[in-house]
Amino acid sequence: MVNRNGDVPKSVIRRLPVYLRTLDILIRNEQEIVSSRELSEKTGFTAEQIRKDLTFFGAFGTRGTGYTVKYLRDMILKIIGLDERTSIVVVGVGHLGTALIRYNVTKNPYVNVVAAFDVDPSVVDKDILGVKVLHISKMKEVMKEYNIKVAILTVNTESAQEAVEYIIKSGIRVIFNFAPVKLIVPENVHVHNADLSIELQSLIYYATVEK
Amino acid sequence: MVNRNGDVPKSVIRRLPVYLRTLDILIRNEQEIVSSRELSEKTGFTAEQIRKDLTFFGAFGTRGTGYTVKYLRDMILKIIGLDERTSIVVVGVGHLGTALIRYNVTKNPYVNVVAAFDVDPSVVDKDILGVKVLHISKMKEVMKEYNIKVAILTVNTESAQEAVEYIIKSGIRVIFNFAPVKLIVPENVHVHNADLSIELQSLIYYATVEK
DNA sequence: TCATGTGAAGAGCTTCACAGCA
DNA sequence: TGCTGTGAAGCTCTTCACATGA
Repeated sequence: MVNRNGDVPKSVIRRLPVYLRTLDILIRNEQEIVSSRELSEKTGFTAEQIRKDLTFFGAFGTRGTGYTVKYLRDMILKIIGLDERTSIVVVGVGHLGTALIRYNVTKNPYVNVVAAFDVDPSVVDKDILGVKVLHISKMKEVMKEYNIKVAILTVNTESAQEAVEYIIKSGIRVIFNFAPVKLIVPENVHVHNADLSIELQSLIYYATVEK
Repeated sequence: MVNRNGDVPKSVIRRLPVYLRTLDILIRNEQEIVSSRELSEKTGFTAEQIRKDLTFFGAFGTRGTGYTVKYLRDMILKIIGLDERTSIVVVGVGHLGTALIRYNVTKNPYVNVVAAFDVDPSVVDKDILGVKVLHISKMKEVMKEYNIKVAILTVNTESAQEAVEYIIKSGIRVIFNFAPVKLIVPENVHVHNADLSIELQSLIYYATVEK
């Protein structure tokens, strides 16, 4: 029922969690059916785009009626690969790393930070909202215990490549990188860069140019 | 010499700060000339793409030779609209806001955080690496004193729309939004969303699917 | 000769228009 | 009738291939 072969546009994958969040709000409001038009109003994407996005994975709706909210939510969870115990780790427990741990622990219902890593003795063994900070050499052990899907990388520029080696050795294949460098990784490792200075600088352009 | 009319792809604007950072590193190493091929190796974008990106704004290179590093850096600064005194503010001084202030103050050479805003009396009047936290009602005053280009929004979901009203009233037209909501803004206001839970959830997909 | 600058072709994604079905 | 599902058209951005000029 859920088709997951490779020819899905990246932009579709980026929109799925937005649909998921909207559906969760509808579930909380006990709404049972939703149309692509209503999802469009709530997410800002066009109704056609939402319908087309979903058909990459199957036909989940009922013509003339719409989509069953809970069913569609469950299908999207399956497509993304989320379940109650989706585990990640944070590597680098400075200000940004700490803030992301707190942010994620409180705001992200589907993804659990199971551990954080650093090399600095002054943060190792600390506890951040129940997340233990361990020395980076213990990453492989933790990886064995949990099935870690993603590593969030928030170390400084100088340590980034070295930290990546630890991450890859421990078997993690997806990295959410906040360090302002181009990481060198094997072909089968997926890096997503969130370079905040870069994004901020590119925004300055829109502050200066008329829309 | 620098053309800045509207038909420039968004993706080009996102790459310009990456070129900028690379050029700054070359300047530090006292390299005077750089080819699109070398920029390609350092940034990960193709040489053709880099050349095409630059020609949206003019012809900055010399055939057979390459680009003069300092000249190209200055042209990109002009294109983006960056100068020594490009000013921004941070709205919402929780963990994430505080981390972003520290991160930006230390890591972003072109953009200065001139003030932060909150409503919580326990953070108002604090000082974060020289950035003063003010009550949100004072935003308009600060806007008069400095020419604020961008507001980084790091308040919680519930306060986000209200904070946006303050931001827009004070005349700021570009918002870098970290709150997980679709902000409602007038047409001439540019919102860039950095929704970390959403990005993290979409990454889970790549952890589960084979590349 | 070598690297830039650029029309044309191609790929990827979105929008349109309507067929299909409850 | 109403809303989903979907080929086709359209648009945006990237890659190609080569003309241009130091």
